[in-house]
Amino acid sequence: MANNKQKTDKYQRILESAVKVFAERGFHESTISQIAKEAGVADGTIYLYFKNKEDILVHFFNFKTRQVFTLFREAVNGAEAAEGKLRNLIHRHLVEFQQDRHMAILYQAETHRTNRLAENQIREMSKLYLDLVAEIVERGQQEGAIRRDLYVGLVKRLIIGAVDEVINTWLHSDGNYDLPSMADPLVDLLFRGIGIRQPSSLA
Amino acid sequence: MANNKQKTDKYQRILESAVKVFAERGFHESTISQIAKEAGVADGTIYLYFKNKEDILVHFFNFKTRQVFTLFREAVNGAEAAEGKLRNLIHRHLVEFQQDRHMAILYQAETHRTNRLAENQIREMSKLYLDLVAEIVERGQQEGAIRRDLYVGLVKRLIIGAVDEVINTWLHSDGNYDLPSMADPLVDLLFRGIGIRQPSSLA
Amino acid sequence: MANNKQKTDKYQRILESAVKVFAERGFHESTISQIAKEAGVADGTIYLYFKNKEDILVHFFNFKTRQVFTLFREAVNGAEAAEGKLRNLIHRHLVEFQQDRHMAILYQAETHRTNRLAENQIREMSKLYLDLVAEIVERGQQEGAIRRDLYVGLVKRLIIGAVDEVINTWLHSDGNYDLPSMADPLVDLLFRGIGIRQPSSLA
Amino acid sequence: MANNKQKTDKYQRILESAVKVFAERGFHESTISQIAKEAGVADGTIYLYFKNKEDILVHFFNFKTRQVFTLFREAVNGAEAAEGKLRNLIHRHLVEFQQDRHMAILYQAETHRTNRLAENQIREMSKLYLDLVAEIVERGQQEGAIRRDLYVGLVKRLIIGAVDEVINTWLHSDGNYDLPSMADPLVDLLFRGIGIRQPSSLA
DNA sequence: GATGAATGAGAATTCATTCAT
DNA sequence: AATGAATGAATTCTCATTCAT
Repeated sequence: MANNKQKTDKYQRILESAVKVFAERGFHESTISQIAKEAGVADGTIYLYFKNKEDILVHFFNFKTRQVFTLFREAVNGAEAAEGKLRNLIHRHLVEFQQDRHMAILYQAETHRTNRLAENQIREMSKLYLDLVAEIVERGQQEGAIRRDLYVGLVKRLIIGAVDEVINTWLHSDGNYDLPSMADPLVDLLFRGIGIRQPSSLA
Repeated sequence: MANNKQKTDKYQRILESAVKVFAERGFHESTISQIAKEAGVADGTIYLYFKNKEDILVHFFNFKTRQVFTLFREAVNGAEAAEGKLRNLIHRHLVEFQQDRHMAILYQAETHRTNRLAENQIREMSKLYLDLVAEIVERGQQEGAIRRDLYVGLVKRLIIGAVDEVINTWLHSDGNYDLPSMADPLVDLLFRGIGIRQPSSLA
Repeated sequence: MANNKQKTDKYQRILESAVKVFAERGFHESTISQIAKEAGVADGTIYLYFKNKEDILVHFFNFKTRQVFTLFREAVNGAEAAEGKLRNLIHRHLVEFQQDRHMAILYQAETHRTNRLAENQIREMSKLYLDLVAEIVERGQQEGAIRRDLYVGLVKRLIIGAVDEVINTWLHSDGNYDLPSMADPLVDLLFRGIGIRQPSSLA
Repeated sequence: MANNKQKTDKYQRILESAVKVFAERGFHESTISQIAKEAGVADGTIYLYFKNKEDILVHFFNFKTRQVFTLFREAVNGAEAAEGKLRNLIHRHLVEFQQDRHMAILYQAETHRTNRLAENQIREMSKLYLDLVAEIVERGQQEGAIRRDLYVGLVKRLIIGAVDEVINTWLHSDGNYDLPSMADPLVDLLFRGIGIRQPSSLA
């Protein structure tokens, strides 16, 4: 068991080191040696835990998918109404990505490539997120909080795009302001829009 | 003159071939030989027009920045009111990116990397876009079409993020549906939001 | 220990192969592949032991500087009087350079270039030699064997130049005559000069 | 004729530019483009006057051989006695090499390489010099100024080596002192040697 | 003669992956 | 399991030389 734990430890250490190195330099600019050094193991050891360099990325997205989406699911479940669910989801998203900058960087880079490296894992991850959003929208429509005349596919893109861009801007800014504090104004914008309501139309 | 034209031709040919190859395989997976072959020139010829591999990307962003943003500016100027301006901008954006898929792919990939290759060029390009959006928002606020209680920085991210994600989804979808047709519903979403207006608040 | 020895062996093997190839073809005409082939290793292996091609030359001069100058120092110490010291030094010099023709060729070539490759190492090596000669001259002047009306800097050049040229001529001659046998007549020439003593001046 | 002169002019310009560039950077580090730029002609033009890069060096040594050795011959003829002849030769040598630093650098570099580029030309040049020295020695022996118990081959090396080393030291020194002023003390050293004459032997 | 754009062979160097220890 | 030395394929970039204009 101690052995088993050690094994897992080394796997985790390599995985985290790789993510750190990938985030700092980019996947292709990173070398196995750098990862090995960061993890404090020999180059060859990495191949005992991962098939090859790309496999590390696959494992990373697999691992993070599970871990983060469990949290996202919890966040959505933590509120009854659609707006609360969306607020919780986005807030949790921003919290997690702020906490793990390396993950945020890798996620941004790989989800916006066309010939993705961990294509399957990313597709699955995206699907999970899209499903969460779809669920919220549907719920909101049932409870009368969200318009029924919406193309849901577009709503998803609006939400995901806005959140991604908030994170992207944060990653490229020097002053590290507090990311999760953007959740509330963002949800407000998503629900209310940027336009002024025209009372005349209600007359 | 024929000489001059040929020179320009070869520069253009290499640039376009490079963008094509970069878009198909990613920058680092692309080789100079592939680009040369695609352009129908010798490997060495590329170095007569570009300092090195990365320089091609820099030239590409420089060239496209000028070309595309002239069009974006025209689009914004093509309408009086803020909503029209935004609609025109987004529509033009989607039209241009649909027309040049290679550009769209490169743009998506490079604007979401942290250690960007053509950093300066991308920053400049982003700035131009952000300024256009800021201008629209300001105009909208003056004419009473856009809320005054907005954090403009966040509005920019909402808009840009949504447009980017619409493009990103299109790039990753197989069936190539018509991208510019997303402009209208997207602008509607941005202005009206996803939420239902609550008449009770007007009582 | 066997491991350690092998490591040293490979380093030595590459170094010696490189010197051989450099001597045969010149530094710039030599390729890493030729050196690797000569040493019986893969091209990449060379970079495990040397930073780059020039670094091999630096290591060579560093290594030889130490080894050869220890011998030169011993030779100088092996005689009491200045003439004996000089004879020993030159003899040892010729012996060593005859024994290691590759070294002799590299030394000749690099010490007479203006934009030297292993500049620092060569400067240091030259300094050591010049110091040895200066020491001999000073000693000779004290014991009354060497003229006091000499510009020592010039004496050094006379000696070093003569020795170098003797070696240079040997390197460019086909028939490999015995180099060290030139030591005695050379020292005689250096001490007595080529001119005939004029008794009239003693009258 | 004007045409002919122009041709010669361009030939000369390229030759001198090449020597300058070779001296500054070394033969292999110099490019045809650099030489062409320095000469103010197109790259291709060089191949109208020279077979290839190495051929420039061949022409240089051929040209300089003739030019310089005419001067050396004159210098030797300018004195009656051997010592005067040697003094004149060395003085002229130092004057010429000081005046044309580029030539001096190239000469030093190429005469001390084993796989020389302009081998034949250098051999011829060396032979001419050696013959001059041999002539002086022979003359000196006839007139009773130079010892008869000398191995003339070694005397040549002593003289040439000393002169070369004086030049070499000058080339590698920063402060550009006056080179020809070394001629007199050098000739004195060569004739009288560094040793003190022992009157006892005359008793 | 003169040009200089184009060529493509060739070289240095890197690095993912393997495998003997 | 762990190591890290060794490999060699692959890539970028340079530059002597050619040749159409």
